[in-house]
Amino acid sequence: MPADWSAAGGGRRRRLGIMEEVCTRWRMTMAAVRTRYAPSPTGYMHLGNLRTGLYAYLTAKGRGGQFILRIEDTDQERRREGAVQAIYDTLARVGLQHDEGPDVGGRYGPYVQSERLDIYHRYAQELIDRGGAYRCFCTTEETEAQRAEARSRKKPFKDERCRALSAQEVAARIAAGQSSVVRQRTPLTGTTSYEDVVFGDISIENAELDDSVLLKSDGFPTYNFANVVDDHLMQITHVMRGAEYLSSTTKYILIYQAFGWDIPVHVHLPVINKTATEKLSKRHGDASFEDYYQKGYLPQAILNYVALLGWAPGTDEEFFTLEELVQRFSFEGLSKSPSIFDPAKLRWMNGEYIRKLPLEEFHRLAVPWYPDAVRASGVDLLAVSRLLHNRTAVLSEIPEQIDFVAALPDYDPALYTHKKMKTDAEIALRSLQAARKALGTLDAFAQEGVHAALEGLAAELGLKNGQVMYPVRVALSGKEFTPGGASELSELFGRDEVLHRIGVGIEKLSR
RNA sequence: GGCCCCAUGGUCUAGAGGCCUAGGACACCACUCUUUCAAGGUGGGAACACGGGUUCGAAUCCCGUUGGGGCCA
Repeated sequence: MPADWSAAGGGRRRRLGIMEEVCTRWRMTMAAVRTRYAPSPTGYMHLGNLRTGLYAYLTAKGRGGQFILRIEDTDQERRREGAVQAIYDTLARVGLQHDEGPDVGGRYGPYVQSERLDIYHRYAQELIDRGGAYRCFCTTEETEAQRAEARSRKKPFKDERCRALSAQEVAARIAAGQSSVVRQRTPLTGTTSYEDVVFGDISIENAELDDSVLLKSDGFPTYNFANVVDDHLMQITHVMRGAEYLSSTTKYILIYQAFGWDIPVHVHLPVINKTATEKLSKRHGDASFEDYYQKGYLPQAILNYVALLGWAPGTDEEFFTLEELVQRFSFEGLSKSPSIFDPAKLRWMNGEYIRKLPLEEFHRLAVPWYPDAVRASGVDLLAVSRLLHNRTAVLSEIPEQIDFVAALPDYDPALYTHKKMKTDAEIALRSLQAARKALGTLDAFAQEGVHAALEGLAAELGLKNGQVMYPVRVALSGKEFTPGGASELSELFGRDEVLHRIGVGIEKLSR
């Protein structure tokens, strides 16, 4: 029994019939697994979408299969300039490399739906011929009227008039130039069901189904049609998408059946919400990969976090490389209930990733975030990075942490009074004056030396270490909190700057 | 409104009838380390939605209720 068999076929959450198990097994062993990621080029990549792509990738790669990228641009109004490029960029950044797609080609292209219109037209006609669809000539008003009527009877919408049109009449109307859409002809009786890997058996009464549009009058297919045709033609074995399609999928099943096509394995993924009542919205701009990337989150951290929303490895581990996810991912760990995206945990995880980076690597990522003035100031930037390394959870927070480095900001001398440090203006002044003297005669300005000198000073003055260190640090930074303390900042600045800044502090306290 | 689905701390989750006095992580709080802040260490509060069954035994299986989500409008 192959390792992936239990994962794909026999999850504890599903109860498969024996025939289905056999079918599934046949697919697993005889046909290569193929999954697709099919985003719409609407601008940003929503983290929920990214996760769907990730799971599709993991499903394919965990079984030695192919991962396909398909651009679903049938909704031309939602199309945004540059969105396709953004999709390529994001996939590249997180390492989800596709085997087939618009940019890399493949045997099942084109991989952009707007380039496949003739294919949809052909299959729409075939579906009509097979009785799975019909042409509808109703105007918007007529459709609305029928819809309202159906609604008043608490029935789903099935266009009874156009359903009844004879082939001759249809031909005549087309010849007369009348515009039409193609609608799915959903059965009036019976039940349609399918087995979802995550949710189990999904059944719906055919009488409850609407006759939805498959091909619009402008010649573009709807998602409802294009996804079925493409998934079949591209030989997708595992259809993975958001759980919002759970109930519509029954209609897709009917289309597969009408064509006589094999039904792929369906894996519906629980949605990711922003709060208990709000969905993750692209409009807020707070939930897209691009936004987090720009804010200084590491792609691998984002991917790792997102992998754990709706999937659990079954152990307490939570850090995984993409390669490890490929090894570990299984359908069994998928949950059914929707999850809420937690920015705080992502932030923590990003911090963990940053801390685990070698210093040099962190430095390379951090420097672009340094204010120009810091870069031009002549301070040892690597030393700055060393101070910042485990104090940075998100790269965009770097500038405010080192805003005192290039130039001492003006500050309120009240800072010198600090209860926990047991300092007040008087003690601070005494400490600064003594520090100026001691540091002025110090030979080397390395951190350890400065630290020892200040420590000795405290003992000499009969003060606690903090009563000397804290005022010096405030004098050097003008801030209450800084990355590193008095001795670290002293080494960073060097004697002249240190003595100058301490002088400013003394002056402030002497006023 | 009809249909489909879901339900463990604030959040992500572990849990496959006895291993559960319900485990881990984030967040929060306290203490600790300490030249501030972080990071680290230690500890703490915090959950099986409710009601019925089934069973010797239920977070786990079944039914209902409530709540939430989705689809179709």
